[in-house]
Amino acid sequence: MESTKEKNGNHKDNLLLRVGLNDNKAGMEGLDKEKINKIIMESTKGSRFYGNELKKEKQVNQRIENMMQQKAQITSQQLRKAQLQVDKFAMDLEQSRNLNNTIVHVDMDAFYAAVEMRDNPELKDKPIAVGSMSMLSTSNYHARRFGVRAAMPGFIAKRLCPQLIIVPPNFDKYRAVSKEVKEILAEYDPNFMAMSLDEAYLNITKHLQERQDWPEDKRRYFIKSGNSVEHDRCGKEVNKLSEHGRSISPLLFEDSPPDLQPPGNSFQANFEEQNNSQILQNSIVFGTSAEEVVKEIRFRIEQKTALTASAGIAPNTMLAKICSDKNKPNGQYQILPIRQAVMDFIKDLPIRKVSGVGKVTEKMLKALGISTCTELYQQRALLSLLFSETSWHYFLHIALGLGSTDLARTFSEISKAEKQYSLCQELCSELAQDLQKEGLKGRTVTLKLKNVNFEVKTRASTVSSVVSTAEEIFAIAKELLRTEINSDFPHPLRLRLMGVRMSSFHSEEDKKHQQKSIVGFLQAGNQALTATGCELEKIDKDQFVKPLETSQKKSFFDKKRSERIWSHQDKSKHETVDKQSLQTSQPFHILKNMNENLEISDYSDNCQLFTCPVCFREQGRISLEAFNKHVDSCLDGLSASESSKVSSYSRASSAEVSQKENAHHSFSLCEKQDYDAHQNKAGVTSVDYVDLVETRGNSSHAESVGTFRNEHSTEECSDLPNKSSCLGLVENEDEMLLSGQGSLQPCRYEVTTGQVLVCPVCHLEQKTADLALFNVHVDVCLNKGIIQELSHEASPVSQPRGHSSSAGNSSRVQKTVTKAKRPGLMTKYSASKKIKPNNPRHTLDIFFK
DNA sequence: GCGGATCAC
DNA sequence: TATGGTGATCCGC
Repeated sequence: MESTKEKNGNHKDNLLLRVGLNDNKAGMEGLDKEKINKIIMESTKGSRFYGNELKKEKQVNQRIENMMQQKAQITSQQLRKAQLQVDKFAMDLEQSRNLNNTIVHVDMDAFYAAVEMRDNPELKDKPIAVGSMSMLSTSNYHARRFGVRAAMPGFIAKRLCPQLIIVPPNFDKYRAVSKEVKEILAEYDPNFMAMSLDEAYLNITKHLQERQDWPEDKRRYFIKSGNSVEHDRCGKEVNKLSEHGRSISPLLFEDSPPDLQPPGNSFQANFEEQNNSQILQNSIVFGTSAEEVVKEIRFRIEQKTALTASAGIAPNTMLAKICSDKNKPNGQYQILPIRQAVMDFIKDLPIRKVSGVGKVTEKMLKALGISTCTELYQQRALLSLLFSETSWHYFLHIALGLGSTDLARTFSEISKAEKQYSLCQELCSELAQDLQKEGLKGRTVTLKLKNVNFEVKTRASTVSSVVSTAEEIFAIAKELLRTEINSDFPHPLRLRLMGVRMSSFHSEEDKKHQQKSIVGFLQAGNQALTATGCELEKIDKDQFVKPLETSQKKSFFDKKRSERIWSHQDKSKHETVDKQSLQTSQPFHILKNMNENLEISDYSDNCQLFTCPVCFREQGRISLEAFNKHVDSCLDGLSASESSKVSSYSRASSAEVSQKENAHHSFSLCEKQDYDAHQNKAGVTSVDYVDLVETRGNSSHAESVGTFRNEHSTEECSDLPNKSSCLGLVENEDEMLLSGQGSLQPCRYEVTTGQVLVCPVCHLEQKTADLALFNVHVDVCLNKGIIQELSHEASPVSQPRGHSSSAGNSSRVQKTVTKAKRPGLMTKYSASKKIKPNNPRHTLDIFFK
């Protein structure tokens, strides 16, 4: 079902508009905005609810004010420095871009209301909503014309639309329908991720591959097939199906831009063609493209349930979700898996459309002049100074059109208690092994369960003294599991996921070392932070830690880290570590954090031999503080004097940044040409990403460089042998290491024939000559390792919502184990504490229970 | 480690 | 008359 956010019309966060508006003009039926507003205000004003809304609004305003004060204190130097760091990160993100997956987001239209209308013909053509006088959970499109939306109290809805019929929810029925839909979805992706009863993500990449070889008959669906009649829906469905000459979904043919229609193989063409045939009159053959697959899915859903769905097709979940909303209801939209197509789509996209950006975030960004994704990208340096690391990383992902490409995997249902216990035990021993390898002990054991209905429960237990062995952990986890099993008795727990997590680490010395070792590992594992991780690793190994690193017992983390390092060193005969430190996004910050965390007691430990990663000069035996100061001053001097002695440093500074931008820019143009060709729009030049690049950093010569690029890079790209700019600079790039080469400049680099690529993680030979693909494989491989090892879930959990890091499941462990995160600046924006009204919670139990 | 804020459904 | 319940994350205290 569409979220409240979407139902609230134009996403205004204004209190007046909170309950939602729609876009319809004043007219025959329904109400215009002013009228709706007025009625809502009259209904809400003076209420306790209203008072609380006002209070909350004030708090947010205060936060914004604090933020603006913070902004006013930022110096141009700080901004420049931030720009460098952020752009480094953006480069890494760009490299990790993965367009190889086809992700589909399927969203049932006005689900609950649609089910009710389907099953009660009297409700057809009437404004209805599902819920109670206190709260509505959804409304049909008819009702929405009156401003009646989800999350609106029924009594207000009634004032907006007196003829509104409010139907009490019937979750059992919705669940049953949902199951029918999921059965279809599972055929296209057995590991699809259901977000709720009416919403799911699918990764149809594999299906698409297989489908290419399918004969037509395998893609043929009969319009009046028996299976839909079996459901016997009050005859209504039969009626509807019999009208099907025109198509069961009128919008099915009109939902995508014309240029996306596969030529000669479209649904329409197929349909017409077969219409002529007597035998096949009532069947439709769907094509082999992603778009056709999704049409097929939607067609089948409608045949089976007599309900319509909307869908989005894109290279990642973030985009797919937005796409599914684009042609709602009963429509679909695709973003082609081409970088430029993504950037075109992102360009003017209001940030509020992105899942995870809510009312408050929108308002705060708006105060900074940011409403669209382009603006979000333009202000990235500022954002990195005003928001927490998690937040600005998240913002940058959005601005670049990046999102998750892998959906959670699931295992087949486990219902037997014995199996559940043994799985739990298994997970506990795996967890214990890694804890012991890492020298960690913890006090809190968390059991995570997801049932077949995708409901997730976490149950934690904290004991008084630390534990680490499999037996100890299992003893705790077992009790948690037992409680859950008993609570549902005599019904079995029908699980599709189980996870065991350890936190509250409390070991002494080892812990301190291991904390950063995990940080280092995680960051190394995260492709976006590769360089940082290696930098950290180097410092970690050479300057801080001895014991576990040198012990023969190498943990998973150590192995992966050293493999990573090894592969880098292997590829680059240069001073790997120093080069990497050069490109780190925030080495100094991490050093500081480590310093804080380590609480180094021994002076001799405190004063070590440091080499500055910026100027490469050995700093002798100095304290960490002194070292950090040196590094900072080195970095601060960045745009200032350029001594020839620090040539390596200047490579990383403004000159290199310009070049990096150059790389970006040229790259985008290269790809855009492909894209234009693809789109048969040769000659049409869109400049969205060019805009983005040019506006990077208000600082200095970036602009002129940008202009230059704008004029010349197209030629550079179309003329491949001309390496003067693109290629030359990439050679200067520090990313010439393993993970760098191909992905940044795919239009230019090719692997020498005969070169064998062996994944340093899984050690399997990769049958691809494409470096970019290979890099993607390595990163995926590595991240899988992290996820499995750190969380020990029998199935990875779904992608976390909110601004969670790309580390996925591991983020909590990372968070718990380390404190290396940049201190959130949000602190400063928090307004005075709200005293919550004494609101007795009367549970209405309308919603999922 | 907990509770508040934010977000999603 | 009347403005949800739940789970998840991040963050500050």
